Amino acid sequence: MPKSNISTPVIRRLPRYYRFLGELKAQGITRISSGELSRRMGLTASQVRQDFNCFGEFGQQGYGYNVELLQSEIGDILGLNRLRNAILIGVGNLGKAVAQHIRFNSFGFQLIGLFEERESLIGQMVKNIPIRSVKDLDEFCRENHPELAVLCIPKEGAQSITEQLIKLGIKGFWNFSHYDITLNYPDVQVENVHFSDSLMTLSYKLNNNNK
Amino acid sequence: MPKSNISTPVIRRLPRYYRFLGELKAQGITRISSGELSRRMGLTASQVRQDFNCFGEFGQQGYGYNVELLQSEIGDILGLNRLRNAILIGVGNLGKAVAQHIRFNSFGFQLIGLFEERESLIGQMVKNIPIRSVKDLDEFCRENHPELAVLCIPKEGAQSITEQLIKLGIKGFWNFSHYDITLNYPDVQVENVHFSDSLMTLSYKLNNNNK
DNA sequence: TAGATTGTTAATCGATTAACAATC
DNA sequence: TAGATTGTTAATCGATTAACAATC
Repeated sequence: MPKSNISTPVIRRLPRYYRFLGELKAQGITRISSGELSRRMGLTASQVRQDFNCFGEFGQQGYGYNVELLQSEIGDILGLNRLRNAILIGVGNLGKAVAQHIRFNSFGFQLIGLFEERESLIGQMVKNIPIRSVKDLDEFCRENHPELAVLCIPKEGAQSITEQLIKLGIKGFWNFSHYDITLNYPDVQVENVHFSDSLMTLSYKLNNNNK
Repeated sequence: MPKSNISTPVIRRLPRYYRFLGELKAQGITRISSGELSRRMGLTASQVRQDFNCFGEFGQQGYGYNVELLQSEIGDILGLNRLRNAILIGVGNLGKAVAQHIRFNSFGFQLIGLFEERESLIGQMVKNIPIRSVKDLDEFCRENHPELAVLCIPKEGAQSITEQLIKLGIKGFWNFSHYDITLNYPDVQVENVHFSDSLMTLSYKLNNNNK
């Protein structure tokens, strides 16, 4: 039976399952056992079965799992079958690349607004979305009710805009800044993308890969 | 005494310590206790002390830790005081933003080459680095000995170029593609940046934040 | 010296792995 | 039915937290 409180490690593996199952589907594979899936993903069969059983009984004894069905179930669990409105703040190099490069629609979101402080950028179009002034943030949010904010601004400005966005009803942050949202607003959902942390970790690994 | 085998959770916290200590330093704070640092970072004092003691005895009983010294020690552990040559493959939206946006020099690397398959991009300059053809990869690597490759290419091309790069002496990958390097080359150091996984995780959290 | 805080050992907690009965 | 593979419980492993003697 489905558990109510799923641990973080399990949640973080779900997108990977989703991707791998998508590939299997694309390869025309219709069924797979926990053993075979674990082998392909570098996990253990136990872990795979434990993970899935957090959410329900998706397999069949003696058969395994139906690839398409299982992927669709995981997609549902991840909430990919609905679209939540999202806005992006800070359309610099990074913000622009995120807006252009990420297929929000495939991952549960609809990017509906881009906001910038720098006057020179306002009015430009990115992915058919006009860049608006942050001054229009209040009005835009009251009209369109975005639930997600993508923060692509420097740490300095992040504190005040985060507060503003939370007041405007934002429930989740995809945070590319170094401002620590969770520390100050524990009730909001946050996913951090810290490039520099990732790069430093890699530096560490290269220094110690002999061990 | 320093341990030889440090666990992944500890390693992943190091960059965060490094950042927080940098901020404290910037604020003119010269000493800090594990208790105070843990409070600011949302950890426990025990964890902070355990983490640091993996690498040495950096504190002093009754006093705490010297902020500047501790940050510098962690920087050394992360290997930020040396520069390893790095190249970036795939100068599309994302690759260009990474090249322009990331301060490689602050995190242990020197970006020395950009490579592209698409003829139209070759010759362009990004951050004073010319975009080269992937055909010149072999020659460039034999001359410049990069240790890190930043992969900003689609999954399809990643397999073959990864193999090529490993043969050319690349020891680490900063992997923005969905190709699973570790599964196929377990001896190489890899840090994955999977935007879509991160976004899907956030979608999950927004669906279940009531729990 | 007395107070504070570390370094480190022991206890707890949680996640992963192993085992196996249930069942398709 | 026999073989395969799940769902699930129990055992193990590892990471976090608590406790406290050492010491500045």
